Amino acid sequence: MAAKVTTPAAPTAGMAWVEHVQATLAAAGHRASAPRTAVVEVLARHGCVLTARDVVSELRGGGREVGTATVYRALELLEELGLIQRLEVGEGTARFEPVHPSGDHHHHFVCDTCGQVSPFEDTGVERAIARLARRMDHQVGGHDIILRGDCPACVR
Amino acid sequence: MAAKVTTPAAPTAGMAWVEHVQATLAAAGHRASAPRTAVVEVLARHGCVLTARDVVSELRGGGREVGTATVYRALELLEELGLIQRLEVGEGTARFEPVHPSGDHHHHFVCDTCGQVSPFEDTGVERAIARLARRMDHQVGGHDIILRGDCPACVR
DNA sequence: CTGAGTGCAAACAGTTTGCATTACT
DNA sequence: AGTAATGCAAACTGTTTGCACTCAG
Repeated sequence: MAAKVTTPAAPTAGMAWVEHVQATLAAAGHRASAPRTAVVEVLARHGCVLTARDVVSELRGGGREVGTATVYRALELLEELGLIQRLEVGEGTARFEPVHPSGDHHHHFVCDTCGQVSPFEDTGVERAIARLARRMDHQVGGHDIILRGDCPACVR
Repeated sequence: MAAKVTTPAAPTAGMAWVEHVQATLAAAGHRASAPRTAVVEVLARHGCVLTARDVVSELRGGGREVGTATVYRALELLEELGLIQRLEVGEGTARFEPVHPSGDHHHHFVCDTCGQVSPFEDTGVERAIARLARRMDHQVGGHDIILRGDCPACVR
């Protein structure tokens, strides 16, 4: 079986990623401020396709005081360092998720009806893309795949 | 060879699409107003990933008077009718391109450096996605693939 | 102690909406 | 004639920026 729906947010993987982020930030000469650290923790906890708004409201809900700008700046920095990935799913709002140093990654299914985003992975598609990339005249560094349709709950 | 960069905007294909659009609009009881028709013609002429702004400025450049709102409303309608496809390439601005009734479609390469978007098609990846779709519990209706990296001009 | 990082508020860009006017059918 | 569609301008949403203040190193 090559296709499976990934289990969301395995806690240990999240932790490893947090440490990886801390190390990378420090190595690049960035400070481990409280708000920035909090943003990283939220991303690690959820693991998949959070919006900036999601992060802000999660932090505010947890009693923390964070400015919107700070969250955006943290996300921008993390993306520049290749620690998170930005992705647009089609409704104009950017979403963010951790990038794991192992290279492990997944893609997303978006329900046309309810808008829910679910992650999946598939080695067949990955292989096809690798083959394609080898043959292109462009130098391919990464790829996003979005499947659209109806999720199990919305088909009936 | 399964991969090729699609030739942009073959004029005849564009014409067939315009007629298809006119017919579909009429069948759905929509009027062929001058501005709406002009929008359709611009989309047909360019064929790939136009922003709303592109459409507006192209029309204004051609001496036509069009309101921004009108262009957005036209695009919205065309998308609802499945005549065009909206796609986000990662910088927050929506892009639009014709959907051909034949089912023929392509995907996009985005240059991380210059931002240029180039279309490509690949049967290997299409097949891998079809196989995957058959095995998913979600009902897959469509897919977008975006490759990122550096275009030939930006590698050197 | 010093500058990287924060937070507020104001500025922005893209897109949407209300409403009086225009023009297809 | 009647109503769908337009165009302007104002509203909105997500994101970015300027600037004085704070705190991690």
